[in-house]
Amino acid sequence: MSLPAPILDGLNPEQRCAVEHGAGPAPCPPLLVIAGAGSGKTNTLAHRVAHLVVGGADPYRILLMTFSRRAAAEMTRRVERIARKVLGDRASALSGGLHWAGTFHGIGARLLRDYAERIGLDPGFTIHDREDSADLMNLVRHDLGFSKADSRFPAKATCLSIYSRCVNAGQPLDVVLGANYPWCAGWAAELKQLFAAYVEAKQRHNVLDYDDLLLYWAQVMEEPAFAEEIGSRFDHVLVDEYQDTNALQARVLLALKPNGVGLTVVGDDAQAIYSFRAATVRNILDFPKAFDPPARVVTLDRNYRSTQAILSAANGVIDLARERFTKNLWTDRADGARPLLVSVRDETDQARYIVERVLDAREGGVTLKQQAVLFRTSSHSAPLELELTRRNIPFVKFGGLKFLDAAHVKDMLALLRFVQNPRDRVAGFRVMLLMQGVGPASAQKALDTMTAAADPLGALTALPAPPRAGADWRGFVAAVQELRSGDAGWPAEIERALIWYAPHLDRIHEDAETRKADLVQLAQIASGYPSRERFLTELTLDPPDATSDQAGVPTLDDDYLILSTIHSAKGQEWKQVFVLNVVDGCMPSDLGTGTSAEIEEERRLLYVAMTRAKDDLHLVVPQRFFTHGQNAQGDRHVYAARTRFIPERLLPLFERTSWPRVTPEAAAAAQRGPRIDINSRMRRMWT
DNA sequence: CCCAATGGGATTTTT
DNA sequence: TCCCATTGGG
Repeated sequence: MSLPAPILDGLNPEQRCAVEHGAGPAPCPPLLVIAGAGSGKTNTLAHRVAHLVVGGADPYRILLMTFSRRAAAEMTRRVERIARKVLGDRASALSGGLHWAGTFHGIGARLLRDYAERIGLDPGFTIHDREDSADLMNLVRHDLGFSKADSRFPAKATCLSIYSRCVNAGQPLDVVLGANYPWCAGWAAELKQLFAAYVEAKQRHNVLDYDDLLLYWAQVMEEPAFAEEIGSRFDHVLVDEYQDTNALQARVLLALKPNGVGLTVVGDDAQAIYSFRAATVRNILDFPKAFDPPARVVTLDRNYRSTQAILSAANGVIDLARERFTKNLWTDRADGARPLLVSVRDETDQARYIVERVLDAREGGVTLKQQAVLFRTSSHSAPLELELTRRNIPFVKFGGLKFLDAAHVKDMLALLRFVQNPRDRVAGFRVMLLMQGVGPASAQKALDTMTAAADPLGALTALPAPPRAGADWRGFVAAVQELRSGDAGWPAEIERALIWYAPHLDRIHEDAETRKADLVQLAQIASGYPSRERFLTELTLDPPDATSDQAGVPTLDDDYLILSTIHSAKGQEWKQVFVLNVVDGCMPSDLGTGTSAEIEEERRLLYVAMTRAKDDLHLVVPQRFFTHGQNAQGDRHVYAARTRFIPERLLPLFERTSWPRVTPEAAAAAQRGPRIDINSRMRRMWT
């Protein structure tokens, strides 16, 4: 059985090709789908999965790897909807959604817990996020004496980035240092020593970092018996956003399906924007010839999202790239105005311009949710956030600082993680330092004793309280024991943890009350997970990625404007899109413009931003930037130039305007009439 | 051994 | 501006 004609008829011939590829009883050969922006990629992939399921594939034996869990959830929903249309009640096999859908890291974590015993891993391992990993790196760096004042040893985050790139790109340290961190090349020997110690520390503490989830998985797959066993759990493996995977992920994938049978990967090299994470476009380019016969390639270049005017401009930008592999996008939406290239005086005017246009559009029937503001760097939206708050316009921001980064949330999570895995030193350290009278030395000593003991928690109980932390310490030990016993049950145990934490929160933070609201929200999130372990794992791998001006994310039926980094906007679309700071120094960011490869990635970033727009696109170019690091009265500023990605010869593709529109009459009127000095009146009120 | 104050330095994008 | 490391008083 396959998808019935009415459903397939909704697809264009190329999409249909991708959906129906390999149908029938014979083994399904590998498939690569090159899917341009807005070409119905998600829809096609969903139809393909539905087609497989309807054709008899076991949903429990389909592995779908996406870039984020949000994408995975969206995909499962669509697959379910299509399958239900065809199968009706018989779609109940899918009622639990796709069983194996998630990110590479998430799937890795699940498999590693499954196989933990057999590969010598304590199944109670906890997962360190980026910041925890950096903290551990710092600890080790300190132990090795590399943090001495006279030596400018790389910062903890830099060390971690170097380590991470070695692992993800599968390259030796000196290659990575030479190509990506030339200023650290003199430290090669020390870094090697540091990384060795870091790996040992992770094992002692029973923790894995993000990279380990892939690295351990890849290592397991090196063992033929395991590779065979794990590979044969899945009949079909589908990977979305393949251009943003790295060498390590490709290794895992090819080990799962060495002959490519049952393998489908989808991606677009023009949208590769994650090379800072060691993603390489080689994965997608080399995919076909990794197999014999080579994988089938299907290209989707018809765009269903944007007007031709927007596409022409976006094509113009990407055409100037040094290498191009895919074709230009086309559409039959011939209507629409050229994208606007708007010149404004500074970031304040930029914010005002956007607010005005957003409200105009809403008057015209476009809801806030159908509009988005995109930017290269999270901090670029600060002036806009201010203006939106001032004008009472609700918004939700994706990317940048996260809910989980707030100190009080991390404190709570550290406590839970310490309970889950008493050998997790970073967590233990953080929690212990919350108590008055407990400093680095006492915590160090307690944790050393625990690490050495066979029963860490028993050792903790037996430990004498640090001299100046008597009652606090005993309360802490009691809380840990109670939580560990699991008597309260999940998620009630969050309340128990809060009872211990609340007094510390009150003492440490002035604004304890606002922060408590966050913790209530944390409890809310916790109730969505079946256990402490699942909560911790999935929260680390998939943190809630939005922050908003209100406490918590607004409910679904509220209307709000979307603010997002370009990276977080991947795969999404809006009717009206604004791109902030389309100037050299922001796009490309002047931080990462060392090599031409980095510049090319910045160009693709602008391309990704532009292709999010369906009807209206505004690229805003502030003429003037106030520099940071000065007081509020300071007016040190720099003049910025339009981004180099839109040179003179592309200008005909855009409509150029400036804002505010100042008519000569209005300018003259502003100069006439009486004047008063309100400020001095205000000051006199108090004298 | 703990903690608050002081001074110097850095500063993207995310699983 | 915020984050880190050091320092000196308890």
